Amino acid sequence: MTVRTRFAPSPTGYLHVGGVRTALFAWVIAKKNNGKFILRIEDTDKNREVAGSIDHIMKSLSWLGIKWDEGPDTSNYLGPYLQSERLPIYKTWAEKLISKDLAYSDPYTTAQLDEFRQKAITNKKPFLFRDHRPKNPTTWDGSTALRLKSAPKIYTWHDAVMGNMQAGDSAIDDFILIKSDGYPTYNFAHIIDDYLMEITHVIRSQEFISSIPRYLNLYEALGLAPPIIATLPYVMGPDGKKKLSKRDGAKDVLDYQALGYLPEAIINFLATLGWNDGTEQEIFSIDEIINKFELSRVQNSGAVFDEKRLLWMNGSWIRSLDLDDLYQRSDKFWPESANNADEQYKKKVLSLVQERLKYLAEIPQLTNFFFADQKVDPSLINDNKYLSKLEKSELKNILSQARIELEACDFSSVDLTRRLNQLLESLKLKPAVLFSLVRVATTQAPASPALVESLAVIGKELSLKRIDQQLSALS
RNA sequence: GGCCCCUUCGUCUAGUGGUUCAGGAUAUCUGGUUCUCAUCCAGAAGAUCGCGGGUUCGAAUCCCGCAGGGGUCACCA
Repeated sequence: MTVRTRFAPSPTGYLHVGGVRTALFAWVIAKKNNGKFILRIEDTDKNREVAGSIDHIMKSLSWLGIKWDEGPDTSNYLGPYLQSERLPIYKTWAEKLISKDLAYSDPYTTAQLDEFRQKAITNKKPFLFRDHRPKNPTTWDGSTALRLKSAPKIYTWHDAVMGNMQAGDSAIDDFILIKSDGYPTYNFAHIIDDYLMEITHVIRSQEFISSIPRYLNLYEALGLAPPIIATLPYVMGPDGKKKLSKRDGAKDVLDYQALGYLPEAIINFLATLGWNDGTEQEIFSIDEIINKFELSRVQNSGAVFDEKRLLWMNGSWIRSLDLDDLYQRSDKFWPESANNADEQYKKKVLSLVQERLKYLAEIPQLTNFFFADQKVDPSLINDNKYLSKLEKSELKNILSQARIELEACDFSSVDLTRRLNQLLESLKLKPAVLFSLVRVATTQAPASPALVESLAVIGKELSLKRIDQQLSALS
């Protein structure tokens, strides 16, 4: 049997990392088993729907390389994949239940329901609709909610992540199948869809765990065999107690794209948030994850989303890229000053900052001085612990000597190193003094790659020009 | 309140009765790599394995109880 998994978001906004991890694990299971991954949109709540969400969700998944084999934009193998386009299907299945006397029309108003609920809370009892099940319900005409006539019992089941589970019969109730607006509830629609779309593994997050007995009850009523169930623990917010939410500042996945995070890093990070292969490996390629992933090795407890760890992992992935690849990915991140620079030059710059990058949006601040005219910044000397101790005249003298030496230099790394070292000896200077001074003069930046490499890239003409500017500023 | 889930360094985790008075990673700190930033390397600090009983020669690992945290009890998913 072909393994088929699905990710079924509701289009209520952007996708954040917590949601993406659920999609990732479902996708990985499908890929691992040469199966299919289905994207289904659960748009059964018109009130919560946010325009543009579907497109945004698809963009997010696409960027990460989580490709769906079937979805709203593919041919309709077992679609449509938008629940709002499947209303007749749900109605047909609802009628099957009605004909078996397993569903009935809900006669109560919301005010009455609230009253029942309030009473249950006051009595410190769980609210169970079935305690109020009407004796002679009217024929359902679609204008009221349709409820399942549940069969309460104790359920035990196996969860591919959590293991063996059990729940008491108070977990079973007459939940709503079709709302009075004609749309199905999630509880009903997803079961029908998972069956019709031949889903073999239902992978979703923890908040559904207490609903599972109700789903099992519905499967029985429908005469369907339940799929393999896998419940993922939460991705936690910073406090480590509650699941990560947009309120905690959980970013849109596409925000990470804009900051220059690599999809490989996001996936690596998310996969190892709650999963590991039992070895001490931390960095996994997407293929390795697909090969090694096991639901049974997924953690049962929630894991805090730690941006710092993600940052480290992203830097690690950036460092592992070869230069051409990094160059391609950097395309949209260059500072304006680099607009006229050629590819060759930009690649040289990139090779110098590669190991310094944690995310690609840092490129402008790290590379601007390679491209733009720099103004002399006196604080760079005044705040430097070596240079601030020297008189201006001394600095000027040292820099003038350096200028003479660089004037004669061919600006190859070898010649730069040789001449700067000679100068250290002849002037009896510490590297901390000479190198700092030349670095400050030629970059006018608080930090830069190593001096010799930087000079070699900046070039003779520009380096000398900047030294001259520094010299006149010291006068 | 009922039902259910969870609990190892700050964080992600290894660990399924004995070679673990708990290993790795990250974060932090220190030192080194001719200057800065970063990388890299070396090192430090950091978890009485939620608590209390029990079983056992021996428990983070098995059993019981408790506590803390979380979920759910919607015409939301």
